[in-house]
Amino acid sequence: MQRPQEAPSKHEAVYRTIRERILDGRYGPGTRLVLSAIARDLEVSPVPVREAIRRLEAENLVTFERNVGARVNTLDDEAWEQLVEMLAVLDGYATRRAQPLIPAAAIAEAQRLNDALRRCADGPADHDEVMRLHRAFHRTIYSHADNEYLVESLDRVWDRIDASRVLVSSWPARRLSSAVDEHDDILRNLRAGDLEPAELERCARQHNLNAIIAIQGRGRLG
Amino acid sequence: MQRPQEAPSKHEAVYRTIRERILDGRYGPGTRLVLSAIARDLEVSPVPVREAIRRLEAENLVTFERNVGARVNTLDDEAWEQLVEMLAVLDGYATRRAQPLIPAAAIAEAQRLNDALRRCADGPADHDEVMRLHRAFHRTIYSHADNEYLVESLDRVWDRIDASRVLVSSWPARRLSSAVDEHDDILRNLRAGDLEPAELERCARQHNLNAIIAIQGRGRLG
DNA sequence: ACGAGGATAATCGTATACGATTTCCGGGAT
DNA sequence: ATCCCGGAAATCGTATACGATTATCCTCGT
Repeated sequence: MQRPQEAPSKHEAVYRTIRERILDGRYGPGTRLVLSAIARDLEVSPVPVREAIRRLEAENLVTFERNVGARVNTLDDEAWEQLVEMLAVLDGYATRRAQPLIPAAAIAEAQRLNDALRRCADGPADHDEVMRLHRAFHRTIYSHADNEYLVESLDRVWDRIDASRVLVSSWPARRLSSAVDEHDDILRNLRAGDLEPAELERCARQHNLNAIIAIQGRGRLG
Repeated sequence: MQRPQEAPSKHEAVYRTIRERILDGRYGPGTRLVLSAIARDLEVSPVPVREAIRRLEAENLVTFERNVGARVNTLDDEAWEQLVEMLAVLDGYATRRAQPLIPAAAIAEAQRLNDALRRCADGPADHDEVMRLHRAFHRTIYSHADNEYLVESLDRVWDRIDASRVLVSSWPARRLSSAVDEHDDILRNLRAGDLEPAELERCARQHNLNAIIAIQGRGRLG
């Protein structure tokens, strides 16, 4: 049988809609998500909305308080730092594991993204674009690590960072151009393939940790 | 006002009950979770049960198929390997970060757990007990890493491994005694504190990767 | 005996209804 | 003017109801 439309269930549609709105900032951190209001807005009953929000809760994108309701999570400085530290560990390892597998075309694509990022550094500040390019750069690499669960975890961490809308917008001006240089470095090492795997991992990890250091000025991580 | 009982919501109670049953094996891998049956069993309506299962789905403990229902996830060999690889990366880093923070009492507790594990290795096989002790050993250490999100992620990975009921039961006989020795090694390094942090991390990571190598005999990880 | 087709049962998906809890706001006492 | 209290409005939590989809099994034709 030809599946007629493969209509997603309503709860799935609601889930995707809300999630998208959180990630792109329409529902910013702290926004209250009122079940009945969303249900009216999306023209469904409150039941599938509740299911959608439960899933978002389990992904740490929203917090649901009993008899009070859901709101989009806000990351304080400490939580943000911990999240990026986690990102550094996973991305570093994924980069290491991707090295022997990544095709030349993907490295070229990453180079293209980094070049676009460099042009951003010169031109006027466009945080959303920088965010998009930076995330895309890393994903182009780590997606070639042969571990689905690792890749998925990285995607989720990035989702939370996107939702918090904080990473790039609080970078000191010169952090971006340093980051671009570090990216070039990583690409060079990926291409050459003559570096110790452990050293490549250390290099990628440190690049991510630098994002914390740039903001906090503290050096306790490493 | 004194909160009378702080009764958890039904959906929360259902969530905890199902989760517990999955983790301790009463709902083994592949078990179908029928909404109405669970609702009858726990004496609630199907609505809170659906919410509970959505959360479990988002935690990767169950898979929910449209118009078909939920079943407890089964890990094939590849997924299991990827999960343990992830565990190795996170646990290794968490151990490194715990080293300067962990109190002597916690190290002593971990030693006690490892000694109990050694006694298991001599006596008759009791997989559940070995599993419990092994997980407790690692948690005693990594819980002192100063990164809540990292610790939570490790707990979740262990939950999935517990639910899959596969780690210890398929270890070759002598793997356990090697693991016990490696644990001693980690504790020694934690106490001494004279090892390079990076070296401690490598050591803890390798210990976890050895669990994969022991089962698969392949050496592609490292 | 075996496979195709259809009736029947089991189960899911969502809407609606309503009681329970919390939040908000205004009036009265100090 | 300020604080406390009570009631109304908003919102959540869960039960029930029922149509939609899928699975099961029996019957019939070959």
